[in-house]
Amino acid sequence: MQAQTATPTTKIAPIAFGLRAPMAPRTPGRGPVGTAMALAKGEELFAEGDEAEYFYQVVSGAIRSYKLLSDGRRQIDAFHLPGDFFGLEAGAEHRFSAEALGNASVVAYRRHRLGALIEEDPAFRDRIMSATLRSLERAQDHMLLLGRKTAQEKLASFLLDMAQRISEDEEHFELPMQRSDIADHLGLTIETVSRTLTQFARSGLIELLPASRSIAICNKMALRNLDA
Amino acid sequence: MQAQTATPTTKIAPIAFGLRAPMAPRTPGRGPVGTAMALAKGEELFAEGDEAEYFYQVVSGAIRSYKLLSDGRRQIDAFHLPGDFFGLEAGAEHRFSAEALGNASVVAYRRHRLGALIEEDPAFRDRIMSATLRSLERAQDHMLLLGRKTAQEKLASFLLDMAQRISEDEEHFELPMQRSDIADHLGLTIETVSRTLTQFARSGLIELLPASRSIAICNKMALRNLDA
DNA sequence: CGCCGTTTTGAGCCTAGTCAATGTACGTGG
DNA sequence: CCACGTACATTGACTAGGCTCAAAACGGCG
Repeated sequence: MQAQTATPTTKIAPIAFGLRAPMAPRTPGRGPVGTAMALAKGEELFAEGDEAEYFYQVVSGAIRSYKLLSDGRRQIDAFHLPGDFFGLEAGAEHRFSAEALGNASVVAYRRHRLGALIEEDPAFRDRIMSATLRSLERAQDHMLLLGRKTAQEKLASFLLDMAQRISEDEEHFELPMQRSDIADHLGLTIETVSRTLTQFARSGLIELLPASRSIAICNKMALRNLDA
Repeated sequence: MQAQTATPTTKIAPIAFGLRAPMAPRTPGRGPVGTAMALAKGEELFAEGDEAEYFYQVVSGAIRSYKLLSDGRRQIDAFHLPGDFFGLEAGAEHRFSAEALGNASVVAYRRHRLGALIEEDPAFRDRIMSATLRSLERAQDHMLLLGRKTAQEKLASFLLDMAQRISEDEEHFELPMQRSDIADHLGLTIETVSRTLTQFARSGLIELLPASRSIAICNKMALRNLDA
């Protein structure tokens, strides 16, 4: 929107960061020194504890990032969709693991170049900063969901959120993840997810095609009410 | 630590942000244009939906930040202790409410000055960025707790975390919040918090003085094991 | 066609929630 | 000084929402 032309540092007050930046994903291989990568279904980008050498931006497909407890219980803290940044850490190690949900592509940025990128390109810095703040906001909303919502409310929130993020008309869309991913994201079991979805379908709130990754939202109002 | 003297923009590569910054709270009224504020017990700093004119750093005491559902269910997403930043938003509005747990004091920074502060003072920028990333990490850990841990595990995590954050010897400390705050932080009820703590006490894991805000950790190992 | 990964459905159980009462600390005013 | 009120914490009895275990249905694909 504003001038992307230079003449930067002190005068121009480059759109106080904290404003929502546009976030168009860059074409792979271009932009401030990112490297394009293609990922196969289920492929792991990094694991918890790995050295955080890169951070990433999704170009196509979807990524799940998650943590595990010692006995295998899993919490998926976010699904990352095109445009989203993820994997940027305060410390030296990744604090969660990341895998492609299906085939996907991302741009990888070297973390140690971050300081330089930020000096060179205030717009990039603002994008990173607001992306980070937005992740934090999403995390905060999600804590409310995990700590205080019922199974029905969790699924209503989830469906509305996905509709908004991946559907053009916000009514019909294809879920990029399977039931167990949804369960591990919402703090439920796969059985409860399944049962609740069928229950929604029976009540006419949504339509589940038998193929069953596709969702049609029939009664958005009712879902909103459920969402509390 | 490093030069606070100028000569900035392009050359100096000011400690690749993402490194843990020292975070000593500034003396009120000083630092990059912060304003000191004293808060009485229970006093509200801002509410969800308020215009995000300021963001804050705790100097003394403790702050709870939380969200509410329409029917009053509450999720406390964090307790902020001395040194912590909070209340910085990507959008124009605060996305959660914040109140003092007891008497407390904070430094308020004008959000619209943030852009300028960041230009002027790379060290300040790095502190803000790593504080934000650290909040995100805490939020991610907390999502795992909320979504996948049992009541016992939640309380074990909580006690170990508080011990580390507020106790010098990591064994004896006074909780700055009441049971209902703990419950709303861990996604439990006050009764479950109470029952689980007495159960810990009976098993000799902790000691609860009858005055009862004070905790002594007797068997840290056992708590760690419980924590999963 | 038959296998395999995934989803759905069913039956029973358990953890944590609900409702209710009692206990304890503390401050205020008679 | 003590009676009372208020706020917070503990304990108990019962309930229920979501989990576990188990089996069946479905769809894609070799």
